[in-house]
Amino acid sequence: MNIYDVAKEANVSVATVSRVLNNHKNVKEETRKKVLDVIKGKNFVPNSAAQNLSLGESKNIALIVPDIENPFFAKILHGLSDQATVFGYNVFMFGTAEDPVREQLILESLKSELLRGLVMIPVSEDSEKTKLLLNRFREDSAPVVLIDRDVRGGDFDGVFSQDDEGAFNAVECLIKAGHRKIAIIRGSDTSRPGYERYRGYKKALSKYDIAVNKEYCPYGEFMEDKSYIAMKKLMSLDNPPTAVFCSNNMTTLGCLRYLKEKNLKIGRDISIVGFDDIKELEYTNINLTVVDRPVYDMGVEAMKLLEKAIENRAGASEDSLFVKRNFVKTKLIKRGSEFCEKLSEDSIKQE
Amino acid sequence: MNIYDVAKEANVSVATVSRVLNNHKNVKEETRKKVLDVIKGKNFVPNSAAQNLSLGESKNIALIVPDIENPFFAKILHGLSDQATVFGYNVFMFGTAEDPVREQLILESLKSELLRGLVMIPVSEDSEKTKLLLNRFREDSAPVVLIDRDVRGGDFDGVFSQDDEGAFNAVECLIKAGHRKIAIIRGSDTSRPGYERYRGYKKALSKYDIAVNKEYCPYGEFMEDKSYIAMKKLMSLDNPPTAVFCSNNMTTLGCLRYLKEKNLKIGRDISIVGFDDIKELEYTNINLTVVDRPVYDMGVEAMKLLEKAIENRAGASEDSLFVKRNFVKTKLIKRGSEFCEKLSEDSIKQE
DNA sequence: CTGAAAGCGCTAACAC
DNA sequence: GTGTTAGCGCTTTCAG
Repeated sequence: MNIYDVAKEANVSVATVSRVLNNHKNVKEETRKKVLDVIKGKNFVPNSAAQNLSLGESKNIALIVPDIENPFFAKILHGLSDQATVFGYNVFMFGTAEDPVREQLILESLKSELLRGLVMIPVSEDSEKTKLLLNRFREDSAPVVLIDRDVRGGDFDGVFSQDDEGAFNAVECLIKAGHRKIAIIRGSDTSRPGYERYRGYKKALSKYDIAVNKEYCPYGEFMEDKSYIAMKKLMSLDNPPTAVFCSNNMTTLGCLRYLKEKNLKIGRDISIVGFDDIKELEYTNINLTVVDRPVYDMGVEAMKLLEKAIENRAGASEDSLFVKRNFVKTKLIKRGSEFCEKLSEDSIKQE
Repeated sequence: MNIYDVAKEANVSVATVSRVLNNHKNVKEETRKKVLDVIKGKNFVPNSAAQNLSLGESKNIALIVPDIENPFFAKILHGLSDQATVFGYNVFMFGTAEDPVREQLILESLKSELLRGLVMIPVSEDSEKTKLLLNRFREDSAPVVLIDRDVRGGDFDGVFSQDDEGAFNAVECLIKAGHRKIAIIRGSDTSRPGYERYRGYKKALSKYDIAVNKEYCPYGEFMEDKSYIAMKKLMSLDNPPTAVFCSNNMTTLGCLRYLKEKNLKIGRDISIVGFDDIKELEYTNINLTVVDRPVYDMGVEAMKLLEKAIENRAGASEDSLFVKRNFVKTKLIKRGSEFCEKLSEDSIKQE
């Protein structure tokens, strides 16, 4: 069943069928009806491969994330997917497992897929190869939109967060709760959220004249295992911190794992503030103060940016003169984990 | 840059280029080299839309899940996606938001996408329309593989769980811990996991001569909100249960929400056993006993089944004579939430 | 082993 | 308003 069969059945030419299919004007209402009847009747659906080939473009986009199972990215996918449906796009899903090589393999294989656009959370900010591949997409008029992480010198559109401000607020909150010995478990310096949140951390300390202690700034790489190890190191210091700022949700989990293992309690032995909420903790004894942000909406916004870029692709409209980088605001949700009994003991000792 | 450009550059015909591209024999090693050089040099990648059109088939499959953000489905996606990469397929991702209408809309739009196959967790078991649409895929030689939930009278290949056995073990574990007043928060009867887990629940009660109390069997529909309400009702009964079996991860969360709200403690006031593990709880005070299963592997297995079905599609090999339904084994992970102090008080009172 | 050419199903000039 | 027809880029007989 193809367009010719429909044409024959309706006693018109393929061109007319095509016009009806694509909602062109210049079709008599009567013949349009006739054609539509046949289409409905025969349950005809146009072959998209043929459409893609003929038009030189598809209605497909791809989303590439570093970790499919991380709830943060699941939320991104959710928002993006919902908005993609609105615009009529289908979404290819890929996971890179935080591996730059895998990322590049995917990008290379995708070259062939006639993608209309690409949304991606890159593994690292510093991969020249990734940048090159992404630029190739752009040149092939498949716009690229980044989420959360950046590509250095890439000038890509993107949806990011006010990472430094979020981190600043988190750390300031700890300081106001009386802490001075505050650690951060950092994400990699080759990612925007990694260094920006560290920047926010330092800014907060600086504001309150607290010196940055390098021992208090280990890397957790946004991974649970590495954050667990980082936490272990922190607590083994001669002078361990009284509070820890966890740079993302996985970091927080690694941190909690250590606490559970050592039977340390938030509020009694230590304070924790996290970046990105962990829904499941809500119903437990862990009342975590976190930096929250509208993650679902970040996915939606990314799709909207992409759609705009696709529209502007051909014509050099004024709109297309700008690199569009949107920064979502964060919000500190205070649930109490910034306080700690031990602190007051400490200060009593010091007096 | 297309196959003609490559042909010209290499001084051969397009047919030869195509042969090289598709690893056909019958190409002199020398000319193959020549062509490959040009391909590498020019960074040529074949246009997949043209391939799809010419071959009448693509390397795309689709995964349709009811809830993108549910970690269970994220794990499925993860496994499926990894295995799809191995086989060279790209995965379209769709979420139905547990809405049969949306499910059907997606299925209808997908008709056009030249999918090689389809993996899906259907919203409901009883939708005739969904069954019809899925059968249409099969007829168009795009095999269908189901995961977790079923389609009544569909005879589709699928990867399911030993739901009743899992539930049986969970409930038996509660009974052995001394409980007699055991509730279940059920999933919908129009889904296999819903009724099978209920069956397992009843089987366990029956084995120990405990009558099924209908008041103890409310529906939570596998949703957090509805499970919260169900839990509230349960605990408002004149004679509330001492233990609750939660039919899935979302059910458990709804249940925990109620407990937290009322300041009820597992182990002191009530016992809970869940179906499907919730990773984030591991580091909290909630040491939940759960029925666990290898979810990632279910995704992998689904992809393998699909690949087999795609291979068998054309030829009526012996293999294609069978409907393949694989049932993953469950495993009870005991962490202590099946016990409850109150129980002993209760029995003391009764003495 | 290689090339010429038909065709996959659709779109979009270009005629009428 | 409608029809004719030339591609889109690739695969695959069929000849040689």
